[in-house]
Amino acid sequence: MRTHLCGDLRSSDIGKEVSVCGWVGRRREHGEHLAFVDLRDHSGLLQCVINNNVDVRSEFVVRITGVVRARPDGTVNNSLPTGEIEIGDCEVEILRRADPPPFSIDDRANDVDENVRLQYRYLDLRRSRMQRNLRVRAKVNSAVRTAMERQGFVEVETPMLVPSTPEGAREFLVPSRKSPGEFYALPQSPQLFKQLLMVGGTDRYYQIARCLRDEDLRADRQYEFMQLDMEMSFVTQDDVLNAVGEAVLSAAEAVLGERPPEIERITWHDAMNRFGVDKPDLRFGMELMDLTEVFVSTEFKAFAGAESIKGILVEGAASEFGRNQLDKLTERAKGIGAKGLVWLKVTEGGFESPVAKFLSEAEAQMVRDQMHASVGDLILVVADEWATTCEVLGTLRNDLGRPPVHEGPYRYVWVVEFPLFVGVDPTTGNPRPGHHPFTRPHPDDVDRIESDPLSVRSIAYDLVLNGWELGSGSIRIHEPELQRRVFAALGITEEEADNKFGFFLRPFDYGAPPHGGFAFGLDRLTAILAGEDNIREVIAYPKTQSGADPMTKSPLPVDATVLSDLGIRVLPQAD
RNA sequence: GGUCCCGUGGUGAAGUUGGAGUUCACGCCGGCCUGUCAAGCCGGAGGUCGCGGGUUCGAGUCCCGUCGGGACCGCCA
Repeated sequence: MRTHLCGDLRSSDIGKEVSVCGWVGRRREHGEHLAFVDLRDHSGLLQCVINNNVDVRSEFVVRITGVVRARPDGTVNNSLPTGEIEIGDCEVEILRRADPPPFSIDDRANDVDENVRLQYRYLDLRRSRMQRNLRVRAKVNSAVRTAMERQGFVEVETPMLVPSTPEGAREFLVPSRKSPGEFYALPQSPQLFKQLLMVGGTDRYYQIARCLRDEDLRADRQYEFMQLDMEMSFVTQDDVLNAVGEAVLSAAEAVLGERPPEIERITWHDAMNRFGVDKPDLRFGMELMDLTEVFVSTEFKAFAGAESIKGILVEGAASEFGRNQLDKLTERAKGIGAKGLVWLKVTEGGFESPVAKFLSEAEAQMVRDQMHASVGDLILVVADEWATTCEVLGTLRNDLGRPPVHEGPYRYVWVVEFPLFVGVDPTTGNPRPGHHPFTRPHPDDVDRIESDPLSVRSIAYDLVLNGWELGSGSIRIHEPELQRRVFAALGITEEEADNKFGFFLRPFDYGAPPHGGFAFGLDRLTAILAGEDNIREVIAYPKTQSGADPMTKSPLPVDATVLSDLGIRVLPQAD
C-alpha cells in the first residue's frame, strides 16, 4: 500500500512520487483550497499539502499519494526531521474514519491521568514516546539474546504451569480442571527448572522469561515481568558476572550507542557501610562517614557506648532546613528504627544544634574534620547498632540526594558477598536465609556456619543500576553435605528438608554439577535506558497499582458454570 | 495491612472566608481564511464538581464514609 514510511523521507527524495499511510495528526486549514495535514506513522510526522477539499479529521486512517517536494523558502520546519520537505499534489484515500480521541496523540498526553492513558492504551501507544519505548525494549531483548547466544548459552523454555511452593513470593494459582481441588502455580521464576537443566547437562541456559508474583505493585514492580534468566555449570562467580555483564552492557550499547565502562564491584558490607543500602546509588556523594571513634569517651549520653555512629553531610543545606523540616527528618529516622537523629548546622562559631552544648570542643572539631564540613553545611548523625545506623542514614541519603532513576550518568555496580543469613527468626531463634537456602556459602567462611552463622558471607550477588536492583544470583550448593549443614543452621530438619525440597534436591544425587546463575529484570533495565522512571512506561499493557487493567477491566468475575467445572465456590467477602 | 497526595465539560487546570456550574487553555461542532506547522479570527455545544451520607438558610469548598488513581512502607526467600 505504501512506498515509504512518513518519517523516512528527506530532501534526497525530492521529485519522487510516493504513497504513505498513517493517521492524521494535526491539520491546518487555510480555506477551501489549502490544508496542511501532519501524517503520522511509527516513524514520525510528514506534512502533506492538500489542495482539494477533503474532509479528514484527527486520527482518520489515510493513504496519501503525492510527490515529494522542497518546502518553499522560509517555511522549513527545523524541529521536524522531515521538515525540509512536504508531499504535494496529494490524493487522499480514507481507509477508516475515526472518532475524536479522548486526548491528543502527542506529548501533551504525558500530562493526562495515567488511568485514562491505560484505558485507551491503543491510542497512547500511537504516541512517539510509547513507540520509542517499545522499540527500546525490543532492542534490549534482541541485544541480550544475541549476547547470550554469542557466549554459547542455549535458550530453553520452562513451563508456566508449575507446582506451588511455600517459599518466597505469593504465587498466582491456576485451578486444575482434571483434578478439582488441586492447583498449579504460575512461576515466580524458573529457578527450579533452570537448576535441573544443569543436572540435565545443558551447561549454559538462558531464557527471556516471564515471571509472576502476587505481591503489591510499585513503580518498579508489576505482577508479571520479564527477566533475563540464566544458569551455568562448572563456573566461578566471575564467570557468571562476566556473562551477565556482557548481556547488560550489550543492551546498553544497543540503546545508547555507546558501551558503558566495565561494571565495578562493591562488597555488601562496604555498600552498607558507605551508602547504608544494599542497592547503592553511586551517582551522588553524601556518603556515610564513620564517627564512632570520635565519640569513644563522649559525655553525650545519646552517643556514649553506641556500636556505630555515622553522619552524612548535606552540603550548603543549613539554611534550607528549618526546625519543621528537621523535625520531619527526625520522625522519618525514628520510623526506620533509629532512637533519634542529631542534626548539626555548621556555623562560623561551631555548631547550631540542640545538642551542641553536649559536645566537647575537640569532638566538634573532629566531626567537622571527618565530615569535611564547611560553614553552611548540615550534618545528620545517627548512633545505634551498626545495621540500624547504616539503614537510617542510607534512607535519609536517598531521600535528600537521589535524582530520578533514569537520569545519567548510568552507574552499574555488582554488590557481592551478601551475607548467607540475615537476622534471626524471632519465634524460632534460627537465622533466616539471605537469598535462598541453596546459596553457596563463601569458602573462607564455611567453618563458621555452626559457630557464628550471621558472620558467614555467601557467593550471592546483585546487579544495581542507579539505585535500582536489576537482579540477583548466586553460586549454588551442589553437594549434599554442605546443603545439610545450611539446612541445619536454618533449623530445617532432614525430614522437613526432604518434604519441602526433596523434589528439587533428590535429582542432585544423580550428579549435580557445580553451577550458578543470575536473573535480571528487563523491564527495569529498559525503563532506565529509555529515560523512564516507571516500568509501566515500557510495558505495552501494564496493570495499575491495584492490579487492574483499565482497558480490559480485568480482573473480572467468571460464570458460575466455569467455576463449577473447576470445583470452585467463591466465598462471600470477609469483613 | 499502613502513611501521604490526587479526583471539577473529552483533556489539563483555576475556583478566595461556605454564597447561582463560575473561569482559563486545548480539543470538539459550524463559519471565515492560499504557506501553516501544538496556525489565526468569529460563533456554538458540552459538566450529577468520583460516589454516598452529614453540618448549614446555602457545600466543588467543611466533616465522615466509600470508590478510583499515584508515591512510599510492609511484602517481593
